[in-house]
Amino acid sequence: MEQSLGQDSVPGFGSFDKSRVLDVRPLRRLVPVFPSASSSSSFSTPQGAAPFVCASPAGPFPPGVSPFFPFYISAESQRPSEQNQQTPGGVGNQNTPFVFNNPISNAVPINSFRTPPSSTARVTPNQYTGSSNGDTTQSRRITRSRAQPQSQSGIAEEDGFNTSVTDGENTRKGGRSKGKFQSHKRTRGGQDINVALPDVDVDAIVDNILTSYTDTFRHADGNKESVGYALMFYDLLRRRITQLEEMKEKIPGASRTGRPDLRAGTLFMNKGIRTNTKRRIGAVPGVEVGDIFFFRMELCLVGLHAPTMGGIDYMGVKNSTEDEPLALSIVSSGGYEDSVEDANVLIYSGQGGNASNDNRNNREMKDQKLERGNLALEKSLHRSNDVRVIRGLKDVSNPTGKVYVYDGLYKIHESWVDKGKSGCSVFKYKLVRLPGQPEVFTIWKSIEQWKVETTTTRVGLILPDLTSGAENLPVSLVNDVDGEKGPAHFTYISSLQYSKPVNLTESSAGCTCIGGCLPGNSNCSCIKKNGGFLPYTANGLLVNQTPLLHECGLSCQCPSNCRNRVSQGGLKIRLEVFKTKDKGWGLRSWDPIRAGSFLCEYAGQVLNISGVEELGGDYEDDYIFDATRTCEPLGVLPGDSTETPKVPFPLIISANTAGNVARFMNHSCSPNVFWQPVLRENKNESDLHIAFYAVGHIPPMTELTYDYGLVPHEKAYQRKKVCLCGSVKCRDSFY
DNA sequence: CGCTGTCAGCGGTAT
DNA sequence: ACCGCTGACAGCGAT
Repeated sequence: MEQSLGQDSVPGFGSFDKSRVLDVRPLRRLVPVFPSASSSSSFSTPQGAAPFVCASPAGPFPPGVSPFFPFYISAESQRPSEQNQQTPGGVGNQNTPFVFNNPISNAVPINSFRTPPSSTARVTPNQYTGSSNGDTTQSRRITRSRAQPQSQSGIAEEDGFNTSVTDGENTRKGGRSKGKFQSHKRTRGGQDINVALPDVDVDAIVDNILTSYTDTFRHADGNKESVGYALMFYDLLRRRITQLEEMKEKIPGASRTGRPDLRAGTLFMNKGIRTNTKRRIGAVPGVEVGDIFFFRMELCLVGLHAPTMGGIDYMGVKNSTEDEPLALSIVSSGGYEDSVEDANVLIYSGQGGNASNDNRNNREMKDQKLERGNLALEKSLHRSNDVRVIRGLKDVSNPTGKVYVYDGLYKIHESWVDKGKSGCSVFKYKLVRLPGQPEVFTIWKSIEQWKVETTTTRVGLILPDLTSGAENLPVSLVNDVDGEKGPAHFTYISSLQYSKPVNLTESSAGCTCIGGCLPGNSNCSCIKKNGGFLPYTANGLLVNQTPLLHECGLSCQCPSNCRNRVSQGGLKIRLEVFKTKDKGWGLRSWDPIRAGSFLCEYAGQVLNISGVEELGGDYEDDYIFDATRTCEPLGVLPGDSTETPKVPFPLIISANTAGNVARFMNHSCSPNVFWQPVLRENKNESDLHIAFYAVGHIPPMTELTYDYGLVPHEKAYQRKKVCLCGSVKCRDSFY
């Protein structure tokens, strides 16, 4: 496997096919184009925070611009390193599941299941108890579901959910929510009439997910796949509901207290789009230590922590004599006076003691009692069972939100009663992290340090900012694997460069939203082009993948901070280029990333099509982005548009001599990032860009990868690369 | 900007 | 019926 890798000019790097550069002819060598001082203005960042820096590798350099770090490839560092398979989604996650000799192995909940509303009844675990523990079925199931095309509506038979798909028009109301899941009360306050469109739309989406992925969720035990899908679709739906909610906000008198997170969560819970419904002590299949979440509801959906608010999850477990409550998991989120400074020890406060049952803001306190969660923790101390710990931290990117980090298994070592600030007694529990688990909190704290220390003593740091200030944020360059000092030299540019304008087939006038484009503004031409929706949520998340995203651009009158210009705002996430174990250089993030976040665009030089057509078989460029390749759509709701990207013209980009962080993103067959063509409104020119977004939530220090795609018809000179992504879905090779 | 108050919400357990 | 380490936002005071 690996020897073939060594032949590449830049070994280990996921090189692009040099062939697929369209069905074309020669083109011996592209004349390198270096940004000139005059051209730089068009690339300046909107905020003007960081000046655009450009320089030819050899200079001369504009005043104030220091020479770019001289990258070079050292010959001896090229040897591919050992077969260290990187598991997606984990910093040094060994794939070895965390197994302990747990005396309480087969815990079964007292009330394992409440019967879901009629239609979901068949998802009850009882029906699957025969299938033993789902773990062994993993590989089989995965191959299956992959082959299963989306929105195949034929499977509905046993579900009773007819794939009534998006009936384009919203026949709101009526009793039609009948039989389905009228169980939850969706009568939010005085909401009425205007809610029609969203409601129906949402129901159809959920039905579609279920019918398309029904097999994925039909097991009491989860796995990586079912957890991944549940989370991905959950947030997709949540973003969609957010988008729909926003539109009706314009309507006077409408309540603004819609909670898309709860709404999406209830739908999923009721429909059975969830995993690990059997509650258990210890590790949860498919959830890895270090995984992150942004809503409490997500913890419920994957079976990590059931209460939607409560900090302690527990369940009755048969003892020799009786049922006793045992603690399953806790969320430490700052609500009480916990002590969290140590990465391996957590002092957790018991629950209760907040007087005044109705109004929680009543400041008076009471003594806590040894009941509910407190009692369970006490019992768990004596039974010495594993307790899952989820740490709730402040989310840097979203000050109002929190990020929940699964920190693995702990044991309770001691308990005592303390006096809280109010003078009332509070139960305290000392939890100690089990050894042998991947580091999580330690890494988060290190990253915090790296951000504040300018002169960090971090091992393997080569450059604090390889962009030399070209981006809003520095991008560090790190190698803690071998002696290589950096990737081959290239010029850092922060955006795409067209050598000559591409004419537009239809002219674009741009929008006239002086104050910025707002959802529900049916007059905005840009919103119209996006099917009537603003494609981003208020905090800048892409709602869903679309064949072609229309952003505002030069010909629009909206300001640079318009919500419909997300991909133009430069980096928002702290990234770092690092040396991977066996795939050359790669890209990863310091910040936790929310699903739908914009990461970066693919910067480089747009190749002239007519020139590319001259291309022969031996054109050497490992940094080609070819927008004409096909990819399985990702981050798309079944029933939504599942079309593959629709680019107005065959865009091919080379980041060989000049590019940005995107050129370091490796290929994976189970990517956590997808790309999306973005067309910016620009008078008579076609201002097409390629932007990257997160498929799901991505923990810090996880390698960012996207699917390089497939070539429709392989040519003789096209060379496949051996794929080392390590995914269970791996196609073994890529272009 | 950061803190605090507000309040509708939900799955779950207890009764 | 009751409980609770939500989450988004409005309103406030400090910087």
